[in-house]
Amino acid sequence: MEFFRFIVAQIINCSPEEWEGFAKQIRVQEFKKNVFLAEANRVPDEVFFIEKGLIRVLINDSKGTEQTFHFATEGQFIADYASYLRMQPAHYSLQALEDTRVVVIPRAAIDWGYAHMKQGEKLGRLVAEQYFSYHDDRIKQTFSLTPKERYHKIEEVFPGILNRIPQHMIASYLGISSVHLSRIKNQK
Amino acid sequence: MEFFRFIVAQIINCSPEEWEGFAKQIRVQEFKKNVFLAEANRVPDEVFFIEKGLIRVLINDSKGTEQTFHFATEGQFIADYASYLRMQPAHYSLQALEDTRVVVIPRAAIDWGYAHMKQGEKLGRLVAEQYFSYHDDRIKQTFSLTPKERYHKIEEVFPGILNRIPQHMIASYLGISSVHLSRIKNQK
DNA sequence: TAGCTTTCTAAACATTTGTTATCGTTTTCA
DNA sequence: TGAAAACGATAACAAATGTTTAGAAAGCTA
Repeated sequence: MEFFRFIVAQIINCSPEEWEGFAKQIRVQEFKKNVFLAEANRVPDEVFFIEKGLIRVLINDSKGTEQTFHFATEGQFIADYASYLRMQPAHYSLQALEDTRVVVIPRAAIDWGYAHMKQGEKLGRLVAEQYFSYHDDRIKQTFSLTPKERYHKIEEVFPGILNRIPQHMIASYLGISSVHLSRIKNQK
Repeated sequence: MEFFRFIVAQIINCSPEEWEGFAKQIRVQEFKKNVFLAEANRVPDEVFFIEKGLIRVLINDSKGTEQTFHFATEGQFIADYASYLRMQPAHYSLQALEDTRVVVIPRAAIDWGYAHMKQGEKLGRLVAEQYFSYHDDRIKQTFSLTPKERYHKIEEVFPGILNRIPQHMIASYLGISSVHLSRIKNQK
């Protein structure tokens, strides 16, 4: 939990009393490799903070194929946040790709933070802004770069990812087939 | 300005005194059709709220071609928000596609709101969350739908848009060529 | 109104990307 | 440890999408 405390302290001022009240409502949980932290079609009621490990966010397309939507690693928050906000059934599932330790932050804790922590709203704002900016970059890249160019930039966004996960997940993250990714890699 | 006041009041509680202090720092501005409200490569220092009209957000890809990234209409906030947040040169330009009236909200006003309005941070959070959710839907659709399916859903996101703007802008918003969009339309 | 520009469609052809199948290698796990 | 599964590369072919060009209709402007 110290890592999480450290990150929060980097974003906002949070008194020991505030932290104590908040920390009572959250918990640490471990997930083995390949286990799902959250599944599509359920209303998400918590946000995760990754202390260790690697999570992928996946969605089933209209043909029923699993598409990798996103990766998240140490120090990041992760959830089907849009569905969380709207209190609607999730479209995404979250899966641990390695043994992973997360802080589980239930909705009640988040709402408590907004109501009782001086900079709670600010924390929420900054996290949303950061997450938004990531998404914005993502869309921007799909507009302005070819799959090949995107592949060569992926390490900038997720350092070390190429050695941590299988290629077909990279391919679907890039929006292409794994065969095509294989081709791209061998084009020099 | 009343429309803007009305929308803000729908999102947060804002006392007359707070509004007065805030309103002093913002202004209304009109832009003729085809005029640019903001240009790429400049650090954005304001956010716009659209009271009337239609704005497109565009980006130049690596070949120098204009790509339509986004549309925004009455009642929405618009900016190259990621660049605004990072105080970095914008990647997007904003262009009025019709005669448009906006409320110009400078960075100073926004920061003033965070510092002096009780629910200022909350407003910022909710706007960021909303904008994030829109982006999330957008990426989700590009993953799970074909261009044809996306075309048929565009009116859900931007009601009436198909009759307001030329087809090549729709095409680049969908990520396809205008010729291909023409094909799709005539497939029944 | 006349002329110029933009817009949309269409056809032909080129390029990109997907699909399927195969094969050798690596990883997993019972 | 050994069998099964997953993985990555490759080839052949198919489908989707882009590019170029042309022409007719619509819109804009002097």
